[in-house]
Amino acid sequence: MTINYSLLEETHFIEDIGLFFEQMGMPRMAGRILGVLLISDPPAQSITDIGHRLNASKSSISIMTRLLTENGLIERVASPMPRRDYFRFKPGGWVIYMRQWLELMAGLHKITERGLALVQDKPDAMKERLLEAHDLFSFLEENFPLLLEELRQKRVLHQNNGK
Amino acid sequence: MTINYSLLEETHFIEDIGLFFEQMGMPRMAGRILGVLLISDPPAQSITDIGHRLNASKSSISIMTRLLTENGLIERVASPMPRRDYFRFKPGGWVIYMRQWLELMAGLHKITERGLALVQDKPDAMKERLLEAHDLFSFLEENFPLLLEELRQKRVLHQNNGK
DNA sequence: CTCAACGTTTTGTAAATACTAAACGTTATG
DNA sequence: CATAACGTTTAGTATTTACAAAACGTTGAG
Repeated sequence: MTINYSLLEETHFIEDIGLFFEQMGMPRMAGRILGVLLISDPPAQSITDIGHRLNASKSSISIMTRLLTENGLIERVASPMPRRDYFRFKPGGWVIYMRQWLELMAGLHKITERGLALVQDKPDAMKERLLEAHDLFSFLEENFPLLLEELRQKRVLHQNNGK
Repeated sequence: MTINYSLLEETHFIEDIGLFFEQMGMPRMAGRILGVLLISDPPAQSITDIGHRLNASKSSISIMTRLLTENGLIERVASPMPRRDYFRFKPGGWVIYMRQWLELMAGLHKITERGLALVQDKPDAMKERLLEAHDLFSFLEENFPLLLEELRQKRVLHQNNGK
């Protein structure tokens, strides 16, 4: 009996993406699905396909593809076969994901402002704690998008050079 | 009967930090503790103090302060009273927290390299998905620390001006 | 028209999680 | 020396969560 080593390595890769997602506080299965869609050939796979690849139930896949879609990491694509929904990794997905993360952080920036209002009559030393968060997150809110834009331009350039 | 409005607002603030933590995938109680330590007067509070403020059990506080300490957001400080452990928000805590977040992202960058090895024989179009993650996260790994340093210098400058 | 293949939704369940309560060890105080 | 205050650890519990199985609705093929 022969062992398909690359299949093993694929599974390992898929599981690692799953573990990464778990660390980020989301369901491991969502990460596994993304893992499949990052290396699948062809890139677009149906829910049934993914379920077979992962030995997971259709219901899980259905729910988690919805979650991934909301997060902007995957998208539905027109199906070559009728009566099937295909999903693929969404180009630019990670950037969208980062932007959502940034929004979460920006939320904290608002909360710290309310905190500062609570300690407004106290000495500056008491405000420093909150200012630290406030300054960091408003700085990120302002500069992180620039960083992403910088990356985008760098990639466009690189792609053109590759031609 | 009079109502202590600022206490209500404090509780609201504390709970919002808790909810933020929950969204980040960590226990809400940890966020509530941080919330207390962001507005408490004095900044350093004992486990018992925090427990009273939150109507929460000492065991929770004990475990969650450990978690927050590991995350670099709070720290033990020398106790004025004997036989008590005091905690306070750790100066620079959010930056430490960001750095840990970045390490997590950098981990993904390694995983995608393994993914690229799996599709090395396939056309470039199949690699683009993985390259997108790879490029983004190695870019972040390289440039995010610079962003944090930029902020640090800006804050130092601002502090000096304030004097 | 019937059946089969899909994806979705609902229901059920096992495991993980976030807490509390109780037991414990340590040390300062009376 | 005894007791009380404190933090830690362990044990217990209730809720949440991540999944699977089953029921359901839809649509295309025969």
